[in-house]
Amino acid sequence: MKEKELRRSLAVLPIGTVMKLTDLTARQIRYYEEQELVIPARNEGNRRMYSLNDIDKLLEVKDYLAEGLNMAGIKRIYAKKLAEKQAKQGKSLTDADVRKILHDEFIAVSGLSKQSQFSFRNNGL
DNA sequence: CTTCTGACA
DNA sequence: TGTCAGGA
Repeated sequence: MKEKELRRSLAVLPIGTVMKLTDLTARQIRYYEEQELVIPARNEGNRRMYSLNDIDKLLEVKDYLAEGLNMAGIKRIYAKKLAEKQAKQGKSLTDADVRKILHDEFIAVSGLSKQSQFSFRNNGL
């Protein structure tokens, strides 16, 4: 049950393939890396190499963006998710607890970013 | 030909 | 975010 996870973690896809698989531009993919959302491996020639897990993460980020979240919002989601994951090792929250916390956080952040994006549009920006 | 970094009419 | 430069 570890074999698949290992293979899914192997970085074997160049950015060009990732572009086709995620429908994101190279600019966006590199930008998300700057934002520390998806850090790909590098090959001998300094080329970015992505794994299947990276693809999933990128698609996930793409979905959040489509739902109206901004970089700050997405970072908060993952920060929260990581915090819960670590807390879950020391203490023991149920999966339901974690999901509720993540859901509440998502709603809060989602509302804020949408609000600010709308205000920008209303101000002609 | 493909990707990389840095920069901005 | 797009896009161009200049190099690998």
